Amino acid sequence: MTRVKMEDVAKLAGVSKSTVSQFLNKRYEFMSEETRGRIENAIKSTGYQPNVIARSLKVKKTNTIGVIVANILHYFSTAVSRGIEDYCNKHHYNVILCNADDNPQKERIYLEMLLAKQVDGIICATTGKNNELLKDLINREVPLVLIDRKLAGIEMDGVFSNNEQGARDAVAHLLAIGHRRIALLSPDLNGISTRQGRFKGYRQTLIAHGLQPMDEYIKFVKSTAEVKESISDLLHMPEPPTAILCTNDLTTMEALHVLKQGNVKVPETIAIIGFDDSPWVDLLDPPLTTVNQQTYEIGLKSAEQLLTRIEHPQEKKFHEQILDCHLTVRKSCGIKN
Amino acid sequence: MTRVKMEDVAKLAGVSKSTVSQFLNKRYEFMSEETRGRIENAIKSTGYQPNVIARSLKVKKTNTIGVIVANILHYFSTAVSRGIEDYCNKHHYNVILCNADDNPQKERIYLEMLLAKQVDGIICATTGKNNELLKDLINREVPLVLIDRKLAGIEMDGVFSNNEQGARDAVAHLLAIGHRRIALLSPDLNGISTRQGRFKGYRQTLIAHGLQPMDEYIKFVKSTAEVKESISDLLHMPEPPTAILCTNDLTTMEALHVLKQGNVKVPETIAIIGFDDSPWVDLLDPPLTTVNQQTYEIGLKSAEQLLTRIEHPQEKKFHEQILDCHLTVRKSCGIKN
DNA sequence: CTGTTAGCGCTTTCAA
DNA sequence: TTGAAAGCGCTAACAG
Repeated sequence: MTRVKMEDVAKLAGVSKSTVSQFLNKRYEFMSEETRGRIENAIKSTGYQPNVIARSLKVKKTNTIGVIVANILHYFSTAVSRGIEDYCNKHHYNVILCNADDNPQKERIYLEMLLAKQVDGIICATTGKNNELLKDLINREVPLVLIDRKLAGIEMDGVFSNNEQGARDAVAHLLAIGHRRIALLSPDLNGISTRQGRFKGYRQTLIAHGLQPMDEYIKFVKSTAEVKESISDLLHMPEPPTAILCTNDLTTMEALHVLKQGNVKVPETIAIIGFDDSPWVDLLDPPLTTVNQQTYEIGLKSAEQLLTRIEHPQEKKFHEQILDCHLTVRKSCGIKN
Repeated sequence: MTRVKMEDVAKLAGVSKSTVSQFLNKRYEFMSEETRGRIENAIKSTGYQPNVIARSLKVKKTNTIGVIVANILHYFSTAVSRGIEDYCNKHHYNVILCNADDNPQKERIYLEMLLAKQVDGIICATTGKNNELLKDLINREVPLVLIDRKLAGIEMDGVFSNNEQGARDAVAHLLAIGHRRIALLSPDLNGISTRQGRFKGYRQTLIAHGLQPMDEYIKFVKSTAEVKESISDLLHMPEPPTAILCTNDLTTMEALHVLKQGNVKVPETIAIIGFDDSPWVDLLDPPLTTVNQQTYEIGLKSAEQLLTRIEHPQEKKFHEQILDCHLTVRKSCGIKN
């Protein structure tokens, strides 16, 4: 592949390797116009491209960060990674994007791969099942920032959504337009902070409005198959809920599927709020009211934080950023009052 | 970060670096059970992790491939990259995923970055605006396989969809259910093979059925804004089309948007067929009939091809794979006959 | 069966 | 203003 190396251009330019190196690193200060020109030409005519791997080995810096997303099929993940990428590109870092696929095993393998590749730092939306490893990285002062999901009891840099507030706003909206029997459809909590936060926001808001959260209205599902069951349960209760808050996009999608199949009218029979935007939600019938995270900003800010951490790996103070969610009201909740 | 190096574990195990290296590369043949055990322990107790960058420099192989997708926000791109990733993981390759963002400039920068990083090969969904560079890579025997878009007049490995066939099937379907005035809504051809193929399939099929393709029914748009205009044009013709074939997902989405805003009934007033599945199309009202590419398979096969190319960089025969598209009939075309 | 040695391609003192 | 030399962490003959 890349045959030509620094020595070749040095020879051609009639200078030494080190001079070429100086040139490449833009340390022109002590270089004559002439040598400079000769080197430039030599590079052009040979088509020389530096081998960053050799460079990295020497300078112990790869200018590359690793990003582990939970599941690249989620719009959330791609949007976040765009933010990260934009920030990194601007600051001359490359990113290696890894898809953990909601699989702790894969997450672990990727973490190790990234370390082996000597990345300068890692942004990770963790599955929550590799806490020891993550903690160990912190101890070893590997620059690391968490996104999306936070780890209980571990101090780390991170940028997260305010999931409680997001759920609160959603429920408050439902209450405001007249709903009283509000159900929650969530993937199994599984110790995952985002889900817990949303659950908590849901409960709090009901209680704050003098309503008692009812266990029968709260459905935790382990698979999409269970969504069908849960929805059916809800609809067949003596007092069925008039609204469902779905706390992630896959459950939302599945719920809408099921409702559609069963010819259940949204929002007339049941109102729906989902989490996370996607370009499609506007096109649904009715357009879906959603709680939106600041996905792109999460990407931007996490990258920013990681790069500052890379510059101060020893810094003992960790920095946590919480970004508010924003409720986008469309038509899937109707207007009840 | 990773402080401990091979020498450290060698010392601890009381052997030389090379023996440790042998061990790591699983060349146990000539190694006593005992040394092996000692090395194992030393590695465990030091938490040693090999530096693949140093290794790569030496062996001139990174076991990493680069993937450049056109736009990561498209479901097509993520699905393809999943296929690539699955195949590569199984074969112990890592992938660096890059998002060209439909921007030739970015594509070029990424290509250069990947080369600088000494990737073993590249899979690229090219913008079609870097042909010289790409051709040059082939000349330099850089393993390269194209996906999605092929380059006219350049021989290369590649795996593509049979876009003509996809469009043909779509139009044939529309004809079969009684449509005669069929419009095409496509992004500007711009020399892009996929779009050309779909356009060609559209024309051919009309002609094959004795219908004359009409220029007024064929809309090439440069932006989403133009979609609105085009749709409006179509609807206000004296003889408006009864169906529109949209040749990519963004135009489809925008078209649906516009129709929805204008309260135009699909499929009663106008039938719609889109390209490319996404988890949402089932939920639309009506569910969207789409021409689907074998996205995951494109990923799988391109990765497979790249790895074989990596093993035979000199092979002069290029291999091109064309995968059929599949029409998924839902409800957005109605049944006219 | 294991150790010595010579690099991979680049950067970086330090000396000239 | 430029060059020589050492070395980043690892591998692969080759020798023993």
